[in-house]
Amino acid sequence: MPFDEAEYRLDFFLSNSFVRKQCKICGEFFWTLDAVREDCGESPCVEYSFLEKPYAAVSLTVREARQRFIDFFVERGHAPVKPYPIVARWRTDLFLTDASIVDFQPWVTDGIAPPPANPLVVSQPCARLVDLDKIGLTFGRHLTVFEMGGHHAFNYPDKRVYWKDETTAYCHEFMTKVLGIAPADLIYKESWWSGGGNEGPCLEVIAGGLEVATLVFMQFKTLDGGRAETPIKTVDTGYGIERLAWFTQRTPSAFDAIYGGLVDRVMGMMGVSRPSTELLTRYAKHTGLVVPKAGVSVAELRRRVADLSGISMSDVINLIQPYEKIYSSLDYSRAIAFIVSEGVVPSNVKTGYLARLLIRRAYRLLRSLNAEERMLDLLDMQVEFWKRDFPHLEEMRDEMLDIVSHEVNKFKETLARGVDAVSKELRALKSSARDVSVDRLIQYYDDKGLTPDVVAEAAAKEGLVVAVPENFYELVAARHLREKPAEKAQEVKIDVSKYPPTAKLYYEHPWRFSFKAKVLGVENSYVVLDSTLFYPEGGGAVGDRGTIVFRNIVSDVVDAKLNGDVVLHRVEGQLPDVGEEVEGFVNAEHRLGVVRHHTATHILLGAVRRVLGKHAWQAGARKEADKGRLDIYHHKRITPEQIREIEKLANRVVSRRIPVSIKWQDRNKAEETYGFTLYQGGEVPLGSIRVVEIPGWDVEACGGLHCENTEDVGLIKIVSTGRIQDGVERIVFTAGPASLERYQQVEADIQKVAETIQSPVEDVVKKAEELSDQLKTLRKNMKKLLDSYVVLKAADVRSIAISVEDVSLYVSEEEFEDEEYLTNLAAEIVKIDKPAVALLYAGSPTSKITCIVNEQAVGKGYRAGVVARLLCEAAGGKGGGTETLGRGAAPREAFTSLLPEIARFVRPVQRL
RNA sequence: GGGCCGGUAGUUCAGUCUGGAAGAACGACGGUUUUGCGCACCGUAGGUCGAGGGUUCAAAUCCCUCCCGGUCCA
Repeated sequence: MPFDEAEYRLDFFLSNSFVRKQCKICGEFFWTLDAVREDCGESPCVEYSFLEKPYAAVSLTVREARQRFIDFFVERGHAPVKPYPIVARWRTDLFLTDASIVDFQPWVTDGIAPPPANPLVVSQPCARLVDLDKIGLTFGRHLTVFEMGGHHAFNYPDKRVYWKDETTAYCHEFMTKVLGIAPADLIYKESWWSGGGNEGPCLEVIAGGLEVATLVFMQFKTLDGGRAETPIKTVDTGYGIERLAWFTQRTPSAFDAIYGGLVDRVMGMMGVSRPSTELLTRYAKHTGLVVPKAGVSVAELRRRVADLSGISMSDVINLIQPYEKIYSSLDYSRAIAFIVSEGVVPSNVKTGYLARLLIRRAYRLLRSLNAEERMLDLLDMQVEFWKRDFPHLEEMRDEMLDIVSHEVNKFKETLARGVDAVSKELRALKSSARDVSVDRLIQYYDDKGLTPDVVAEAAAKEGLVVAVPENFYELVAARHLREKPAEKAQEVKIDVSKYPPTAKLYYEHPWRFSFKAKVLGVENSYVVLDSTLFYPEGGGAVGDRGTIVFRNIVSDVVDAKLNGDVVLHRVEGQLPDVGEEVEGFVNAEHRLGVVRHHTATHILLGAVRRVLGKHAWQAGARKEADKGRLDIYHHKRITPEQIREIEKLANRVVSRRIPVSIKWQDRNKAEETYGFTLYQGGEVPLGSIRVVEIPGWDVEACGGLHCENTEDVGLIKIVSTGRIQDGVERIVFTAGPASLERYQQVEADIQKVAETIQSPVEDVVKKAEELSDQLKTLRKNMKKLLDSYVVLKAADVRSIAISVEDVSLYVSEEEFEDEEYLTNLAAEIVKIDKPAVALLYAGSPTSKITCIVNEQAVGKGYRAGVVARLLCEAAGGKGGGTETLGRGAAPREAFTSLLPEIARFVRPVQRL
């Protein structure tokens, strides 16, 4: 990005005697009051000095740092805003909130909706899941979950709040007055920031070697190969709350500053002892030089820090590394507690996969400390520690622990299964090789989830060597890069930009089913009208059906879709002309069916969340006229008891006659009133939200049509549940008349079954069980009988032997065509102490032929497969088989006519 | 959403590539031995080979569709 110097030439700097300098090490430009300074002051250009030198006049805990930050900006006219969830459900482009500005992207930054306040201040918990394995290594400069203090101002073309000078002045005042840092110790480094589709110049605020805040001035939209100025200029600041605590407390690591005595407790729990503060500080100072990035291995970074700090590698590995693991386990457990508490169910998709990744990583880490059983204790400690600041952690404690423990158990099973299978393979491999190939390692990881270290452990037991390449995970990624994803089916794209938005009459008149409208255009088979009562497909609800009438012509409307603001009516039959007046009739029964299933979905979701837990967010939904389906996140299969409970609760809501309220509300107000569970259906890209509320039961942001009262929904019946993905359950249900239809269908089926098995309807279950048992017994008896029959029959067949050369040949035509019978009989026939061949055939007009040759005959060169093949082919059929067993089929007439010259075929192979 | 792997006795799996009589181990049951239990030995039962369709004289095995589970990636 080209840096324009002018972007950073602030009046604030110039009027306060700051000078612009260039770092002699990294070449970056920075502003400082210290005229002799030659470096930018940030690690890795310099090492940390804040650990030993008290730059700040205060010592703050995380809570104090957060409070001072918020208070400072509230005193200066900023409205405090409650933090948003860490799971960014209001966005589709992002799983987790990774910066405070994310709360307001894109609608506020794009001008779709006003901010909740302007200017505002927030301390936002954020999650960043990059470089998880390097977390302990930087002693807490990087955290998986951390709080970003942000004060934001949104400047509109017609309303300026404040911009670069004021932002920098605020920061300078906060750092010097609140924290007591000497003005000359503060450095403002010029940089460029981009993310979330926006970008702009920024200033990194550095003190004592540590970046403590970043001041971003978002003024561009990131485009393909360029950028465009945005009308709204956003002040996006990020103060590292934990870093402020670390910076002011000057503990060796940020973790000591965040958790205080908890670090020692966790160490005690894990049986790790604390290295001397002197050693830690000496090492810590240089961790600032570690810049985690892809392609650099942890081992390599560790070597570098060891070198610089003059601590031997063996001390690093024996003393510091176990201690780092305590840091990592604190970091991971906090992240797990925060993310899972917000209802993320570990799975193999989306956010769920991130949760799984974290839990597995944490489990492996604890395992390396022989403390894998302490996972839940650790999470419990995190809840205890943070619950004052984040009360929902306490509320969700039991659910969270249940979800994690379920996931851990699953992982243990996966590991055990994987190790078992791998050990078996390795044992086989042992004879041919001494080491395990990289390809094999990747394969184990890919389909059994076994990391190389686990494989190495298993291999060591078998005496095999595993060399794990340092770039293992890159090799994995490279393999996946080669796989081409399947092409997606293209939807019909129609350009509607030339049409005005369709007037949508259905919100105003939800129970009117006929209307008059003018045809604005016809695109392929889609008709565009100036106004419509046809509700288009959306939010999982299928579009309306019906007819349009013009010039006495009736054409079917088979679907309605929304394209931008234009409703497209797919018409089958004759199409109207542009400019023509048409009359539209919506199929009321279809519409009402969809509406009932829609309201039923909301009722069911309320019941599901009460029965299964608050983590049971909606993962998707579809509402049709005759059935609905609701996908929800849940870590276990739904039991039949739970289904009955959900049905009971749902139908109680129906029978209570609760009026359904629908109102448009300001986005900020709605979020404030109802919380983020509003967004069950996913993101809502509007400043104003349509809130559908079943008072006391369920509130959701929803654009769909609903019943006026819960009683209108009628009977809600769950038809089936299924698992569509790991961690996602699908509930299929019916509502209203559809439930009756379903019931009648089931009833008819049962009646039919009852008739077929000749049992009264009340006794079908018992009778069916009986029949099944009987069938089993019959099969068994049949087999036994057949077995004894085979012995008798074999003796019978053996009474007539055809002498062929040096074997006895027995030929017989059988009544049963059953293959098993023929095989058993033939085998029984040749069970004699001399070379023998049995040849059986059965069936007409095509006969099945079975030939068995006993071992002694095989010794003389007779081959059952060959006999069967030659015979069958000679008779115009086909056959084949092994040495002892041959099978085939051929027309019976042709086959029997060969029998007189059978000796031609039954001969040792050498003479055929 | 995409890729890969798997589903065979109560359990863990072999057999699938290369089609031709469904196997092993553990567990269960019975017996021998023992005061009794366990161990050991001998024996017995236990299977719609995930479901459906196709190819074939013949399918656990090859092909297609679906269901279920695992796993990696976004």
